[in-house]
Amino acid sequence: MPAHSEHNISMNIINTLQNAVAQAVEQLYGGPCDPSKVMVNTTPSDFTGDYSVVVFPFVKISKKSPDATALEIGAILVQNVSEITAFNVVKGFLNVEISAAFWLNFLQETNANPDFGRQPRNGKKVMVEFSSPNTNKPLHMGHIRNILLGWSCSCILEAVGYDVVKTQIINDRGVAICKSMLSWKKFGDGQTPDSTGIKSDHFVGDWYVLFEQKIRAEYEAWQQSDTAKTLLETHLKPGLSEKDFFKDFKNKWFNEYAELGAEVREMLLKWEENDPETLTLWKKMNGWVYAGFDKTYTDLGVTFDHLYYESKTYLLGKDIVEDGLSKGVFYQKEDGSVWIDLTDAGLDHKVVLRADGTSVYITQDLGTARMRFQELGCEQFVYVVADEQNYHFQVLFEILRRLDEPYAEGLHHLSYGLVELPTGRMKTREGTVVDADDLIAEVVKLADDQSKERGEIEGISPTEKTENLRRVGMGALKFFIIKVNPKKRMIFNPEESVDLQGQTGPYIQYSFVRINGLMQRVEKENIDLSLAWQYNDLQPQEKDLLAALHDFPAIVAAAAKEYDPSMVANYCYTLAKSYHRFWHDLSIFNAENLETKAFRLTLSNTVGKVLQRGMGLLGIEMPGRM
RNA sequence: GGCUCCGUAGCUUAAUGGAUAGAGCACCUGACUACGGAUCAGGAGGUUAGAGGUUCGAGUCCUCUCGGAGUCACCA
Repeated sequence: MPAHSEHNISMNIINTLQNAVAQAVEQLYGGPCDPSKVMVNTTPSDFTGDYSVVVFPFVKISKKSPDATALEIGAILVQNVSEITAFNVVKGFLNVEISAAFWLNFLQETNANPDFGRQPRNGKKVMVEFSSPNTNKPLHMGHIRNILLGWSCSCILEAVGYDVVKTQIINDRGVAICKSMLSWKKFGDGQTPDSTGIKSDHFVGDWYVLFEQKIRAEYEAWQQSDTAKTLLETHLKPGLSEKDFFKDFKNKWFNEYAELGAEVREMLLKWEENDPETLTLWKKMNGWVYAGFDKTYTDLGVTFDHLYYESKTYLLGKDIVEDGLSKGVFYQKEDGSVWIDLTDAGLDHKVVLRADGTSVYITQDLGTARMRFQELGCEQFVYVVADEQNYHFQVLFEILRRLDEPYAEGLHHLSYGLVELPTGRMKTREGTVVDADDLIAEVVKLADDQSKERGEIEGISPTEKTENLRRVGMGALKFFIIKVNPKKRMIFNPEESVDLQGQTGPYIQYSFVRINGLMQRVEKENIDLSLAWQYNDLQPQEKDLLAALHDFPAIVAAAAKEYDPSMVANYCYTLAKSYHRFWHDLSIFNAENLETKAFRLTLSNTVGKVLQRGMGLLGIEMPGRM
């Protein structure tokens, strides 16, 4: 154990530097200096030093040149901070070098700390809502992005101290599922997922697609009818083509003219009246969908703590409307509809209750929020929903604020960009969706093919091999999606699919596999690692790794604060990259002496653990071999 | 049209207002009789859409222009 181990070594070195700089500035120049405002970065590799302090902000108080200021601060730092061994100044940047003793001590503590990167429980409860599928069709690429974001965000929030409740609200009612139901009832001829061998959620989705085909055919036929022609003549405006007219007219037609449309509405009505036959059918088809979803969720490795069903929540929110009316937050129009005026918040007027007293989408969300608060006791809520609903959430949160809901300040919309294909948006009706199950199967097969080509993992048991390759495939897919900043729109090219080389999940997994190989040998040869702490010749590649390891807790904290898992993904990549370089440049098992060997093995071990933890936060598992 | 978001190398992308904008893919050239080559090193590729402004310092902040997306339902 290094001599100064009494020192609070677990304190972040960057905080130490910030405090010391602030103190030095106050001592030298008298002015107050907030330590948290002191900029400390890792020093770029072309300069000597480990960390760099930006001194430009201090020249106002020092009334000296940047270089002179840096020299003065540096002199004090090197005197006051035991971890600093030297400093230099380049163009107003103060570069400091950190002692080997600090790094050794840091490694020792980190390697022994199973909670490295985790923070103590903060006693706060946060709900994360994600996935939230419709039950009329299987999950697709867009859901995958949503699910991975929700899952990794949950893991990250958990790591920084929250008690996390993972939920989804399942949209199990409405016109869409009725379309599947009606279609199956009319044309299904008693077929089932079992009788056809089709995965059960896909089975239900197929009937939805069939319905859409039928309705399109009906519409096209109707357009030739006398009624349609008369309508066209009376409503066609100059500049509007016949085609555009019918495109715009489609909704109205569906609601007022279509035969299939009438049947769907009738079914929905029956459902709302609790018609036994309709409910039985509804339960049967939703049951099929859930069985299919379960399989996909299992493949993705996600679970939920609490499920909500729209069929049970869609009537909620009316009490809130009452409440808001009595508080004067809402106002009622003559026709009886209830509104809120949000124009002073840069938003618009928004209806919260229809004239006939039924609720709209946002009413339900208002009610659900309050119910969840009462039921789960969460003070924070994260909604993982695509950015096309940005405005909706602005309105929702603003209304909850005005209602003085106790959790109103803890609401967050984790908005992410839609996943699109090179040809544009995915459309179920046009069959241009990238199906989740297909994609999963494809990427696991890709990992399998690549593995065969390399032939590295012959000789392990088939089950172990399958599991490893599943992890590689899923790692590739998940990392591919999570590494991109959530708010960015994503274009997914199924042709090019997912890479396994370069900035990818498997690249990171591969560094773990290398380390895993080393550790197995350590165990087998019973190597004594305690000599590591006598090592005293730190190489740049080793310092890179140590500094990267040191960053981990701050990265997790920042990712939680920003609700941005891509920060963790990029961190893992950088760490793995440094490790590959370290591996290439330096000998580990064949190191010059036993201290060096023990140190490099311990360093490798710690890198492996942090990589595993970091990837774990993204829902990515590490293979033992690949 | 109003409001919101986005525009970084051929493509995918990184960069709490800080040093010469950092990676990956694709392309070219190299590297183990050594711990696993899904690796490593090097080359080429950028007026960060454009123009002003603030700042010691701007991809990042402000204004305008251009281009793209989303939204503006008593739909969900």
